[in-house]
Amino acid sequence: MKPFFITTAIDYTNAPPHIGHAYEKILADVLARYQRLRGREVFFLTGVDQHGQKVQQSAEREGIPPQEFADRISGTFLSLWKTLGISYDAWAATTAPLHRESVRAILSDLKERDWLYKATYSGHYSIRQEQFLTDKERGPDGEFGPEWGEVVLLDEENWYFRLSKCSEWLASFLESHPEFVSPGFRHTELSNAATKITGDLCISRPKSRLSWGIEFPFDSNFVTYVWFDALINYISFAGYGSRSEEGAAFRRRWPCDQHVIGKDILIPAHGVYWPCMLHAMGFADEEMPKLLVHGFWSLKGEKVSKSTGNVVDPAALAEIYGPTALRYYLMRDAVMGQDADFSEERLLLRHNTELGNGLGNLVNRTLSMTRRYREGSPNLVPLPADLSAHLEADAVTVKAFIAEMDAAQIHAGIETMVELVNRANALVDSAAPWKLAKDPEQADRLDAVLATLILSARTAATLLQPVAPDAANEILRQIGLPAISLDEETAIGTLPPGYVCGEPKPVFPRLEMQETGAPAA
RNA sequence: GCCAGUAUAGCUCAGCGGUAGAGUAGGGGACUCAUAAGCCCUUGGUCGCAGGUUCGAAUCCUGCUACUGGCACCA
Repeated sequence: MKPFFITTAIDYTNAPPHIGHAYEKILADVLARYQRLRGREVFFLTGVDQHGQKVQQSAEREGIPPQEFADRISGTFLSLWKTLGISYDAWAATTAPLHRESVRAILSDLKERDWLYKATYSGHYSIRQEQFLTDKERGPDGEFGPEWGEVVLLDEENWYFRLSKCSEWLASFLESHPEFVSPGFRHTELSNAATKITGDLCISRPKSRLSWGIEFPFDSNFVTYVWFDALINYISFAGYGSRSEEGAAFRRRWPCDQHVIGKDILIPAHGVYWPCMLHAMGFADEEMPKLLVHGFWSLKGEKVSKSTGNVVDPAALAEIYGPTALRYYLMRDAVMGQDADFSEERLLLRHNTELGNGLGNLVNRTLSMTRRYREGSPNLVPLPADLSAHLEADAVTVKAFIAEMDAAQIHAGIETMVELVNRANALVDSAAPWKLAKDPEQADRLDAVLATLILSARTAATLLQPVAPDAANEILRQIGLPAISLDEETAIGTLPPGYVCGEPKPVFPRLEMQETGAPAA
């Protein structure tokens, strides 16, 4: 089976990460870890977009080379991914020589096959902002405002990609491949919008205006502009065009199973430019990747923006509440594709009720009773009907979990885990081991109940593993059993001979509200 | 302007033609293995508004309102 290939958007190294960056990487990480749990080989690619005008300008302001500036910001991302446990297999930094050569080779190839041409654009140009202005920048009076400074009419040569040549192909591709974008409503949105995107795509900037980019191989006066540089990371870092082993690896990996992206870069970048670029490069329709589009996080109903200062710092949250609580909350509270509202109250609520009171307490009480009544080692006895029915229900839950996770419905997958935990906690109370322990005639029943609870707790920890790997592994360590296997028909299993459980220790200590330093709204 | 979507209990959401649901928060109870956790019971909604179709509508249709997103426009 081909490896599961998943990517995230690469983040722009002009400013440090915010909660949205963290959400997207955690989302991709959970899906990657889930696939590994299923026994599938995974190639998880994430990274940073280091080129561009803003990086160049920010570096100039500080009087340092752009690479140094980009590397410093990249470091804040790398450090956050480490804290959050993002298990990527490859790191795409767009200033890497490998990527540069890949972009240049693709440009040369496209030019040779007449997909690129040079043309002159004339328009209004702001000298202060160093950019062409469109009608969007005109004020209500039809004039360009004072924020643009001196505006002149300017002619400029640039390289263009024949996007218009793809419009018919794209329309029919979208029509015949409704699975290209999920959730479905985003695909509809793209299909409706794609027909309105006309004209060719300008893919260069003259070096006189922008030097911080990848130079054109056949025209050294120009560098590659944004999307033609950034989008190619998805294949360049996966081995595309390589003559070494990586080239073979690419042919196994491609097409990408999930480009995880935010709703802001679906149209036109990933929904129009990217498939058209791949089409031009010669990829067949069956070799097109799939897009998974997530929503945004708001804060108290307000759009998160630097100008209003309501930025949530994921590094601070991870520091205060820990990566487990943060990962769990972000995955639990956001419905795939929908926007969600961030609140620390809900973060604490989800952690303390579902993880602490639910799963954590189940593990704690189960191990505690096993040690108290059986010195950690229940006798292996056949399970009576009610208890085998309980484990059978767990197996059904696991199947439901698999269905939800395969559909990238992480919030729903987590919910099935919670249901399993609730059922186990109810069993503790109905079976009342503390009563069984007082009655020697109920010794077998007590053994069977403890074994059932241990197996249920182990299954719950397994289902939690993609979302909260550290916590799940700690639970499994305390239980003293490995995760169940999700690769074939689910087996809930039995206790192995000689089984002894470990010592319980709260895995999800109750969290209290802390001062995060975030501005009050 | 065009195209989508959302509006259901204080909060987060499910239901999508057949007597309003879950979790959480609030109230009560029995228990004691456990992270003052867990279990059982329970309060709480004229399902955005107005019409229509139907024996019957959160559920289908039309209009309206509010909010969200995309595209186009912004002369």
